[in-house]
This record gives sequence, structure tokens and C-alpha cells, in this order.
Amino acid sequence: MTIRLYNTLTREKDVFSPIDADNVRMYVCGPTVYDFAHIGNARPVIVFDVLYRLLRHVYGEAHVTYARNVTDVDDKINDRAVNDFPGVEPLKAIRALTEKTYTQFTADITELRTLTPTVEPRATETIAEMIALIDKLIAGGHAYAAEGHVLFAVGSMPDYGQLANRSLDEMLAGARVEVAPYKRDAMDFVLWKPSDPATEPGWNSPWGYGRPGWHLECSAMSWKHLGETFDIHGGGIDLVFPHHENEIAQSRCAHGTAVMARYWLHNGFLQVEGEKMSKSLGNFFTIRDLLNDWPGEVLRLAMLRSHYRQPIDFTVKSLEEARRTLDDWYWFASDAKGSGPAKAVIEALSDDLNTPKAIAELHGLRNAAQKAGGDMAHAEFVGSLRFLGFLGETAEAWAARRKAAAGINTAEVERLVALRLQARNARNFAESDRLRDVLAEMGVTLKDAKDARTGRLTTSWEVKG
RNA sequence: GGCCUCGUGGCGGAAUGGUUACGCAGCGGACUGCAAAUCCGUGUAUCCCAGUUCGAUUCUGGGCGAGGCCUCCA
Repeated sequence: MTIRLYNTLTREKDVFSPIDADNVRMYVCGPTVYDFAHIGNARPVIVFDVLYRLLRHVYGEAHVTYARNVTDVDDKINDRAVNDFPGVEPLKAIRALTEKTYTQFTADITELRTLTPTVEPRATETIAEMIALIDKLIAGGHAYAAEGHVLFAVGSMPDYGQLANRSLDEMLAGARVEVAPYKRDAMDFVLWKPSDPATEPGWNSPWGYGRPGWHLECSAMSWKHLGETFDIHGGGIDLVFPHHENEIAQSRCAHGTAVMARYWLHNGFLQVEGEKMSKSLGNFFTIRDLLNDWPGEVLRLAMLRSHYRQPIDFTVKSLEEARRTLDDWYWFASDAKGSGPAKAVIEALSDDLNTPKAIAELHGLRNAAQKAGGDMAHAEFVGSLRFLGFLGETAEAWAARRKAAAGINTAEVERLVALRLQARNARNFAESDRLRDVLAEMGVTLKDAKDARTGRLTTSWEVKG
């Protein structure tokens, strides 16, 4: 199976060929854990989860290493920690905050049916590697210390700007950065900055008590867990510049390598109801908010209905459609045993993670199973769904969610359903229709059928949205 | 100002140098006391202009429109 991936580095769909097929390595920029994760944060988590699943399928579960970092030191975290834990020593305060938010994050994305990465390194546990990286950069003439800071010298790297496809001159022309007086070049970025021991977290270093720059964290964590060069680096498209560009600069210059990662993948942005999500517009949703109203699999399906590089417009309508689809899939699959994923699904995913096409294949498998009615077709449909992270619960549990959400009193509903069936059998249609309306009012949908053997009328019910 | 995406039916959303998926909604039919659910079937689209070509939605150029990045951001 040939996997093709759109590589930001080459601006083309490249054939994926791992450095070591026995150990395929992928790094994805994870969350900065200072608050609840929002639905935009969920996109890369879901997208790269699908890629992880595909790689495991193709190369074997034991042969893929997926690292997704946790940024647990950052100025936003510091500010929040000072606020939430006044009087607590800074390092302890940020740990308390990040421990809490990281736990929330994990709980949220678990509901999105994402697999746990092989390793989830924390920045604060990778400080030694960061200092070692800075040492290497200074020794190689790629960084310099100035006024308690250590800065990366972009001028020391001839092809800086390769990922963003931008030259230094172009960047300077449009730059809106304030230039600190101690910078040699306006585009130089910070690797290490001084901390006030009283109010800011910090660590001892050869350049004084301080903390790492954001970009450095990912270079250190990927190095520690995946090596100097690895296969895939992922993240949101907004990270291309400066974050990923700077990671590349740090890692390549420190290790003297031609590439940091061979394939750079970036997911598109998410909008909400046609507008950029922001707190001021009032369309800001955390994953937790949405999970209160929608099952995680609905969010997951709604997300995968768009190709990962396209912008996605997250709307209530799209969630409703996704829920309808999953209702049908759960109902139709009805806990059948699954086989492995269908070849067509794997092929769709192998073409730069074409999840919309993969979903179309799922519909095709469902309809084929409908027509064929055989276990084989059913098994492939179910197996493909499971492979993509759906059908994570029983059909009964899925239906129960709906009942719980609608506040259904099961005993009362069944009493009314029985009464209606009685009226109907007595051909008292006025009464049976009245009861049907009462039930509809409660959100209950009835399904009438005839028992094939006895010829008796039967009624089952469910909650539909 | 610089860099980069994108523009497909009512909506979402793939693909393709020639026959344009799939889902939702709509419509018709079966079933039903009538419905619903379910099943079967079905209409509708490639932003505009020019070029290349036997043929373009697809390639090239221009235009118009939408969005992103260049600053913390998934």
C-alpha cells in the first residue's frame, strides 16, 4: 500500500517512505495546557489520530512511534497560574495548573475516540535536552547570549524560511514584531529567557535562571523521543510560521542535519458557523461544552467529513447530520462482529488522508451490506467503522444516550406505547393517534412492524433528534 | 505590502482532460387504517473571461469573490 501525504516542505503530495519501516516516527504539536481545549484544538488531535491508525495498519502496531507533546511551560500558563494559585511557588503553581488542564484534555479527547500516543512528553521534563540543544547551537555559531537571553541567529542559517517559503528579506518587509535592542537581527528568536524567581517558573542554566522559548521545547522533545531526524511532523497550519520554521532551524543547526522531519503535515483551520471562532464573537466552544450536547463520535465524524487541509465550518447543522449518520450506522451495525477495514477505506486514507472519500466508502459498504445481507459485507462495514474510531460503544448504549439526553422516562414511554398498541389493535385510531402525538411530543419515534411469524402488529420506539 | 489556500447541485463534500462520487434535504413508489420508521427509485452543480486541446469543471493566464499566515494561536 502506497501512502501519499501532502508535504508542506515540498508543496506536493509525496509518496511516504519511512526512514525505518520498523520504527515509523511521528511528532505532533500538542496542546498548551492552560485552560480547557477548544474545538479547534480537537482538529489536529483527530486528524493525526487517523494518520496514526493508518500507519499502524500499514507498518504494524509495534512499529509506529507517535509523540504528541504537552506544552506545560509558557507565558499564558504562567499568567494563569499566578492568578489561580496566588502565593504558590511558580514551578509548583504551573504544575498544579497544567496537571489539572492536562487531565481534562485527556478526558475530552478520549471521548473523541483518539488512541493514546506512544509518548506524551512534557516540556518541563525535557529541560536538560533544551539546555543541551542551546549548547550545541552556541558552539556551532548559531546562537548567542545577550542580556540573560539566548537568541537564535537566523543569519547563520542560509535556508531559513524554507518551510514557510519566505526569505528573510520578505519577512522583514512585512514584520510586525518589535525588535528588542539585544537582537542582532530583527528575526532572531529567543531560545532561553530570564525568569524572575519570585513570580516566574525557571531553571538554572549556564545563562542564568530562566525558562525556554516556545519553539525550543518541540525541538528538544522530538529529539529526545524520536531522534535527530524523523518521519512526520504535524500541527495546525498556523504553526508553519514561525513555530515550525524555528523548530527546523534549531534542530537542523544543532544536529547538522539536512532535514528535521521529512514530511510536514498541516491541518486547516476551523470556523464556527462561518466565522472565525473567538471569545468576542461568542462562538467559542470548548470540547467539553460540545460533549455536553453531542457524543464524541459525532464531533469526530463531523470533523472527518472535511479533508484535513481544507478549512472546516463547524455548524450545528453539520453536527446534526453527523448524528443522523451515526444513528443509522449504530442501528444498522447492531453490534455485528467486525473484520479488518475494507481495502477501499485504506486506499482513500492512503491518498493524503482523504477522509471524506473514506466516509463515502463507508456509506457504500453499508449499502452493499444492506443489499447482500451477508455477514461478510456486514463485517467489513463494521470493521471499517471501528478502524476509523467509530462504534466505540454498543448500539444499546448509543440509543441510551439519546434517551438520557431527551430526559426520557422509559417506563412511562413503554406504558404509553403499550396503550397505543392496544388502541390500535382495537382499531381505535383516534386514540392511538393521540397517544402517538403525545409520544412524539416527548421526542419518541415509533416504529410499527408486523411480526413475520405470527402476523401480529408490534411497535418499537426510539429517540430521534 | 509579501506569502498561501480555496471557489463543484438547496446544503455538506470527493474526484476527474471525455461518462461528474457520496451524504443530508427534496421528490416519487412500496409498506401503513393514516403516518412514522424502514426499503426501493429519482431531479438538480463544476464563479466569470480568454487561451491550449478534437474535447476543460480539471491545464495556463487574467478577473471577481472567500479565507488564512506574516504577532500568541490547532
